[in-house]
Amino acid sequence: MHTAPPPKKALNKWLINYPSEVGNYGHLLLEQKQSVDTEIIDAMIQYFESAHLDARECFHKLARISLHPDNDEIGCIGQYPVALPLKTRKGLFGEVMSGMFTEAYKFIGEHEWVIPVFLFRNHEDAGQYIYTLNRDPDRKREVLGRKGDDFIAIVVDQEGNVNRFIAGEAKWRGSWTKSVLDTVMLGPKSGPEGEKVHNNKGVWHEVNRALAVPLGLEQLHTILHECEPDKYASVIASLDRILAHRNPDPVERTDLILLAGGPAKKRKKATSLIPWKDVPFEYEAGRDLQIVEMIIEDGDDVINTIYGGLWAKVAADASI
DNA sequence: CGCTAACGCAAAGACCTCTA
DNA sequence: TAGAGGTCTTTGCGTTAGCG
Repeated sequence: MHTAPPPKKALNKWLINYPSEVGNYGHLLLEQKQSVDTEIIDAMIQYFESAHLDARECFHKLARISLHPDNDEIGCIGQYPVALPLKTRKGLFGEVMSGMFTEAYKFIGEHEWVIPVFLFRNHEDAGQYIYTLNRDPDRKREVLGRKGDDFIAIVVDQEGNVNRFIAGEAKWRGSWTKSVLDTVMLGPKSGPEGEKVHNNKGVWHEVNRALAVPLGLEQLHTILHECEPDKYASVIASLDRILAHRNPDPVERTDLILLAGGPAKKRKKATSLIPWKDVPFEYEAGRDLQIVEMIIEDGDDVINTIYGGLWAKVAADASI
């Protein structure tokens, strides 16, 4: 289960925030104030360990890796998520940051978002990769990204009913130029030479046609049922009613889009990629929409430093 | 009928070219 | 000439068609 509070102090030191709100559209621009230092990294690591803990236990169990951190047998080679390639880490990074921002900042509607657990254990390909790597250290390969909804948080009312959830789509790019943005949001260009157009297979399309009740809620239900049936009894019961085929309980959906990565070379401070003064015209779903843009320098280093540091302390302490 | 080569698709970085 | 835009390349999976 995910238990660490969002590292608000470290976020505040690291990032400056420009929030805005129009109707049911919220926009939050986060920009680097300073490069990361050990204080910020340490705080991030604590949160990331909490976010990945459930999946780590799952995958290590699957691969029969000893849970003792001082195990330096072959089993230690493929630890989750340290052993994953950079591209995969970027995907995970976006999801964890989605969760962290959801918990740390005011989003559209000012709801109290709860993240009982991150759904990384459903990242089947990562599980397979860790399993294989532990039996054959040469089997390094790419890991497929996660399909579908990236991350889920819920709102729980006084009676313990789930009445709203937020589903996030996170994208990482090294340099957010206009053409990169268009390709991500509207899809890659295709068509005959000279008259190529965006093919509408981008994030807007995905968000517009997203399910009212996504698979992530089912996955969340499954994990809670398995790991914390008592603590989350009312939430589990509520999710059951929401997921029912016949006469399901209603639930509201908030869409979250996180664009994270490096700035374009000519970017001016405090400028956003997506307009914030009005709901973007490409958004057709009509639900609550929250967009977060996170613009940082040296993103690759930050990601590698965080992921390189996960559970490193535990291992170091154990070997003393 | 099952295997395999070939093609298609996707993500993301590298690389090339055009322009203010 | 730096930077943006666009295309190419790389890596790997999925699907399909052809062949023994």
